[in-house]
Amino acid sequence: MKIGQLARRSGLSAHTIRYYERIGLLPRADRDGSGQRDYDVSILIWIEFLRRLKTTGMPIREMLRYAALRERGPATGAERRALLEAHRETVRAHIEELRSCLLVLDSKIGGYADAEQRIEENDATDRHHDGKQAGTRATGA
Amino acid sequence: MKIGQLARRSGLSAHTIRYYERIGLLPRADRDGSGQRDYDVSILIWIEFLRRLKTTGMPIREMLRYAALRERGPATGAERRALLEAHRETVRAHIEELRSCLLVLDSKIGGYADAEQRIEENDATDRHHDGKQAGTRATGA
DNA sequence: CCTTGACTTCGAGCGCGCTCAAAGCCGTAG
DNA sequence: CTACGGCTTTGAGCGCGCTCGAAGTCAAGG
Repeated sequence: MKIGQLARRSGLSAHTIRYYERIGLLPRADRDGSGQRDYDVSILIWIEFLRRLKTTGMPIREMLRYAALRERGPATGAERRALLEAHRETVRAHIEELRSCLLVLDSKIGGYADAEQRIEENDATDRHHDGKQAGTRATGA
Repeated sequence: MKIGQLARRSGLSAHTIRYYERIGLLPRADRDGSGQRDYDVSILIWIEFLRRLKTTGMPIREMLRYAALRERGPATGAERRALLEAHRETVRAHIEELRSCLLVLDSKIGGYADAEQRIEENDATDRHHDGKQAGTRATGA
């Protein structure tokens, strides 16, 4: 598989694939007769895994540590595992943080919903007996 | 409250506070006699909210939209609400994505754990009857 | 009076993660 | 033969979100 096809299949751009190879995230690709990269499909699995590390917020610097261990072979298993376990904890913590922010977001949205509710009620009142403008203020932010 | 104290209480640096003001995330602060910023404690609530938006991945560009609506007063409530609701959905989606990545991470870690298990068993075997080196390979990544 | 230290503005610089442009080579189709 | 698209390398540039440094002002304390 040439780089263009890998780009299409992996969702990375060819530019990014070369960049990842340059910095060591992807192993140096085999070349065909004329020096062009020729990939084995198995690289897709690795790219997919990188994508997950990235999605979960792992900085490239740390992915590089993992990639380097991987290059060094099976003997580095324990180290890789430790790295992933540490990362897993940070991801868990991050999820918890997001969930807590979601609650705040919910209550904030609830506040706006209440305000709109009060406005509607006011409108209804207005229609019945010529009302004054409401002192409906949002909750501060 | 002067900027230094606000920095300590908000967790932002004074540099960042000025930067936020410059770009419009924070309202232009009142000044004391000699032109120094003088904050009301209520600003802390707004900063905290900004922090949550940021934590949940909202780009500054969008926080600015929200901040601008806020400056324009209560009439913009519906718009602000819509903005937050949209954001809430992206946060929810992001959490789900992270959770799915966590599963992959778990299984990956499980793979390494298995490998280590096999190695230990092998060692045990070796101690009993002078063993050959194991062909224990990790699962491909 | 002088020092200290916190403040002011402005603009430059940084770390991250790409992203792209330039200039050139290669192989195939028309 | 020529044109085309896709590949190669190298190095520069970009968008984001700060972060910092320089040069100056001001208020309080010794």
